[in-house]
Amino acid sequence: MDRDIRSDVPLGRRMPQATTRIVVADRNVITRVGLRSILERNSGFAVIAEATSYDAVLDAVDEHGPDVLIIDLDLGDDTTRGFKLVEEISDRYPQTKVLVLANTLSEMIVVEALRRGANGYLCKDEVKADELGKGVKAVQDGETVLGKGVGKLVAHSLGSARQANERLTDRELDVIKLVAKGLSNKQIATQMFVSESTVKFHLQNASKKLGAHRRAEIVHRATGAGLL
Amino acid sequence: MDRDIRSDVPLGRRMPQATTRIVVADRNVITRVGLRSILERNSGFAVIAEATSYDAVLDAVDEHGPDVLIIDLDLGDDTTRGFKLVEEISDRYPQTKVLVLANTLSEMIVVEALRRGANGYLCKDEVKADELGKGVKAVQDGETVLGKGVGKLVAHSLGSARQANERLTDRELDVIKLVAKGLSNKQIATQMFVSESTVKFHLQNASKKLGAHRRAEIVHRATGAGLL
DNA sequence: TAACGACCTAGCCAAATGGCTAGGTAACGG
DNA sequence: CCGTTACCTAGCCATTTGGCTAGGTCGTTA
Repeated sequence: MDRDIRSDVPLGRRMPQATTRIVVADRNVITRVGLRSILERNSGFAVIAEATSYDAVLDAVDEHGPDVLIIDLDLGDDTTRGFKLVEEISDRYPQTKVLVLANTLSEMIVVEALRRGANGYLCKDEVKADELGKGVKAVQDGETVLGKGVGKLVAHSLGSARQANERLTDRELDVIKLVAKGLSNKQIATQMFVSESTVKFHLQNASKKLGAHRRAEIVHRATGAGLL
Repeated sequence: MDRDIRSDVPLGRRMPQATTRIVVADRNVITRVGLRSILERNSGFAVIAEATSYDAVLDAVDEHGPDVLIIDLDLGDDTTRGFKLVEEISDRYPQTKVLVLANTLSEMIVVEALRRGANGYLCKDEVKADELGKGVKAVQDGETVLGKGVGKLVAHSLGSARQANERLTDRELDVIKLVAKGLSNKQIATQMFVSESTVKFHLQNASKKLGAHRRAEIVHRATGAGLL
């Protein structure tokens, strides 16, 4: 943990008057412009690049080595891609802090993002203008920033004793997607080239992980968790 | 229809060099700032007020009588409230054009908004910066503006022969919400103080309206339609 | 008044589901 | 080599479901 070094070094000296260099990643123009406006309102922040795709994020971080990456995990169809990206960046570019800025608030997503190395998680609908700057500064200083509602979720996740069991496997997710389309176990089995027993098996496991008891609830929870 | 008058009057004369006066309604600061930035980039647009709640929208429109209201229908917990608001405004303030700016794209929501009097429907993740200004101008001129993906949805809605049957009743929605929570028909019946038969009845009707055959699919579709 | 829509109830039956136990394989890392 | 994880299969049984037909009350609207 290199944030421990900080206590040895006076804060003001490390970056005298430096502006925080930021890359913004969001598929939404309005959000990108808004972020830029809000952040550059107080000097001290400079948005040096914008990205609208997973690849572009990687390129931008690689090229500019920003202090902070503000990213909406949902840059494409593949939700899991966002997580991988966070992991990759916090792995390969530890000097770049990752601040996730999400549309929705889902326990599973928050926890997963933090687990993969995100340094902060804010919710678009929740943040006030001044909190943005503070958040960016904070993650840059090595703190972990959680938005108001986000904190509760994380606490809840720690409280309930499910640590390892909550992640769905690929297969389970496949089955759930077909369930959501209204297929019966038999139909799903046919489509996946497995037996009906296997389908039931995956659904049972998914049920336990999601804390659901009926397929309708499974679909609902998976949707809420952004898995679908 | 007073847009017919337009053909009698040269466009340039009616509003010589006038700036378009806009009210922006969105609970999200970033979006509000972003919109303002993008729109006021070209002079000709002035954001004269912002609102973050349904009541505030009404106040702002009443006070300023803007040319265009740009609104995200999702300003609170109550989804239907947004629709009522659109209806009220297009009823009482016909000179104010309503341009809906939504996060998600759902056939039912688009159709409902337009039915209630919205003059345009754009999707945040879809619009490009220049399209915003054009869209605002267009609705102000009495045109109906639909974003790229939005048009297809509306076409689809017109094509499929379900006009009247697609709207869920309050009761049906109540049942669906409980189904999504994983309750059985019996449990739902108890909670709603009706018989199990009634619950099944509502679900059968909802199934037909949504084109679903299993409760898991009902939940999925209702979610996708933003009803949940 | 009659028609309509939303709401409520009942019963039937085949099919689907949920919840369980009890097996199996293959791949990976300690 | 052993433990773990993901994956696959089988069978049992009570309960739930989907889909149907056939009634009923209200309140609004034509």
